[in-house]
Amino acid sequence: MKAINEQLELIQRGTVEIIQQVEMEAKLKRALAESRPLRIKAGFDPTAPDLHLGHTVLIHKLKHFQELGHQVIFLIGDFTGMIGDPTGVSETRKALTKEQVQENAKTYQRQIFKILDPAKTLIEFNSRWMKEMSAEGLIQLAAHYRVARMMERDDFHKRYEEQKPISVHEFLYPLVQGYDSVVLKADVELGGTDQKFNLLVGRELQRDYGQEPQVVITMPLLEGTDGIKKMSKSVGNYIALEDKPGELFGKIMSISDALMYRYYELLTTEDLGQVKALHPMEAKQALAELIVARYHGTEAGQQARTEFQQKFQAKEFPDKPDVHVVLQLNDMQEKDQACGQIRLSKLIVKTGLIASGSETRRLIIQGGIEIDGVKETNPDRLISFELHQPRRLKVGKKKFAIAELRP
RNA sequence: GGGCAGGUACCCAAGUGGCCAAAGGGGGCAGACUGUAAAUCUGCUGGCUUAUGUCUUCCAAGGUUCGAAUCCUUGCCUGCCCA
Repeated sequence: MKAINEQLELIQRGTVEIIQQVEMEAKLKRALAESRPLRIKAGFDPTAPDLHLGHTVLIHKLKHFQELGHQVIFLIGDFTGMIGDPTGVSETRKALTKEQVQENAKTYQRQIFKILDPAKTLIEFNSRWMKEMSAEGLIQLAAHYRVARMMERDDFHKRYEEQKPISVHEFLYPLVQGYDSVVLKADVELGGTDQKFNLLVGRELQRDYGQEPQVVITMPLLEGTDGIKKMSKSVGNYIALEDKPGELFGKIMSISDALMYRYYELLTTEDLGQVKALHPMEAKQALAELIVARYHGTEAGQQARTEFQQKFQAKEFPDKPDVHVVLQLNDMQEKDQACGQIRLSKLIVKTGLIASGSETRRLIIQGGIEIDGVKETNPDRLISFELHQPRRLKVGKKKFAIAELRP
């Protein structure tokens, strides 16, 4: 294990807050003296099968602790996930089945091990102890915390003020999360700044249960692709680690320059000074390639960059369009053996790239369609096809299709 | 248990008998401009095989009316106050 100062330096990098700094130092000192690694906890809900870049901010911090020789505990909140985190919208979440949770957990492992060392990572599920807990146990747990304290939490407070519903079970969520720390005897828990309240509940519960309270470390929230709201699955502004290379690359390219630097700061170890010296577009492409390569391999990174340049910068038709539509002679009007005509709106609907017929018409009228590079704005225009003569369709900004007539 | 205020399209929110497929904002999509950026400007934003056309929408089910998102009844849901 490294010296305290060196450890602290790495631990502090990028953090928003460490509660309490003094306790952190004491824990590190003791760990060093007794050569007993600290137990570092971070929890995630398996509500959706894929992690996004926002989560990796925390995972990188876990990685730091791992490199320093501490015990990293990746907690999958399968039990709490079934309740639903009260943060944000007041929709009751669907209960996940065991199979879904297992499936999601597998995906989690595959994704986090692109960053963490599997051999040194402990994966836990909080259903392991929560499933065993009786109603009596839950009530006892609930007795450890006060309503007024609960209402201090910002989002509860706001919802209360705004006369929006708060269900009782939502109060249980922070309690269970805190109880996880008790069971795991966590020395440190990591979370986003939005998790501060929940993390602090853990401290108090541990104290109540006669344990030394965990140190709480909060990390900044990564803004999503809109550059304003935090990246989240429910808002839909997220970049998933398992997005297809092209999609991943495209999403990163569509962020603002300011956001790009933020991503560099929180998701890479690149030198920020050097990055800012580059042309913004060059820097952005480099970032996109780096991230695609991290999750899909070096080759995929390069390929995504090439495709991007082809598709958007050179405005060429991509090698691999999104869909390849095969038309039959019965789809056509004005047909004979070897050729036929089809109304443009119908043709676009056939690609399946647009949700409804009305939307398709609008898109055409607004000039969102190109056929073989020529803009076509009349939805009723008849488009001619000859057998085995594919035509190239550009649908909106980023969708491409090939349509071909076959007998 | 009692009193009160509400439930409108993806979200927020106007509309209180016909001019309502329903204002406005957000979000989304498209066009222009660009570095596929961002910002900005403009348009679109229920469905329908081709539409100055038609069908289905304003929590649910009934009802009043020539006509209902709007009025009545019941039910379900949410919040506040009182117990």
